[in-house]
Amino acid sequence: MPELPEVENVRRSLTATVAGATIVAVRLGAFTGCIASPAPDEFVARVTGRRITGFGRRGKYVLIRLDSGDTIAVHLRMTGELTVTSPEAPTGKHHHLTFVLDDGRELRFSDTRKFGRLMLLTPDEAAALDRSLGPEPLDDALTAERFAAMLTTRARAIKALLLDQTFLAGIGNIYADEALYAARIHPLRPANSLTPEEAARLLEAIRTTLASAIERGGTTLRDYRDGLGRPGNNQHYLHIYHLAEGDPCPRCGTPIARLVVAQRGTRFCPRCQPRPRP
DNA sequence: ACACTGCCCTGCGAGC
DNA sequence: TGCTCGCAGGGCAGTG
Repeated sequence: MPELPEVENVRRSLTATVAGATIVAVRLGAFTGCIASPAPDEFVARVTGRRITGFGRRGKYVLIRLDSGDTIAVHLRMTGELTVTSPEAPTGKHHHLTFVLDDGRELRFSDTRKFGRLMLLTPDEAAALDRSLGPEPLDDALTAERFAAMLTTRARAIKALLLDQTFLAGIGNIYADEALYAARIHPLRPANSLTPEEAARLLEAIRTTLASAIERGGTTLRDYRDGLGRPGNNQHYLHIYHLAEGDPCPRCGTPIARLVVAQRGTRFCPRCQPRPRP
């Protein structure tokens, strides 16, 4: 499931190989619903002939910048893939959209579960998307003091808050569990119950977890591939997300527990991450 | 502000 | 071997 580190690797791999290319044609598959907005014919018309000036990322969105000033925002959700290929590369049955590039290569969007979406945004719309998301966890502007202050007004379970993209952008289920485990904080702790020290520890854990996952190419549990079709390596370095209920905690050997927080399966160590005080 | 449900969708593994 | 069934999950709309 592409979260911030995976999307960042897609961005980097495409920047290195596709930036500067011109989209000479757009081909749609049967599932045109992958284009969230505008209507598919307008999407095609406004994208065709445009040069890709670069690739950005905001939270879990890949941002394809066009020389028209428009931005294609791509959300991969669970199984979406954005990969550059030769035109001869076989087309899978879950392949929904192709940007044909001026050098003959193709930038393809595929998505097994059809949850992923593309949006073509004007500069104003792109700014609105940016404002709708919380801060970037790796941005230096997000200091420990500011993060702690953000928590003090929130009574929700800390894990639910970490998954809320309007609070903090880019964290999904994998890295929420990993960061809380690293920071030794129980996922159900009310956010405003964290001490400033715990908040600082959590932010540091989030950053370390995300940064190392980026350096390892992201986490490939099943589907994730970068812009060149390469899987990541971080799945070999997970501490808790991949464990089953009852498996020993890698730190203390206590059986790992499981619960559901914000509709998401959640693993934690009952000893390392003690329950919230009543 | 927050919790909860249901929806979108497919592949996979468990159980029979 | 082949079937059914439940689960997985990000975001969003709708309800309370």
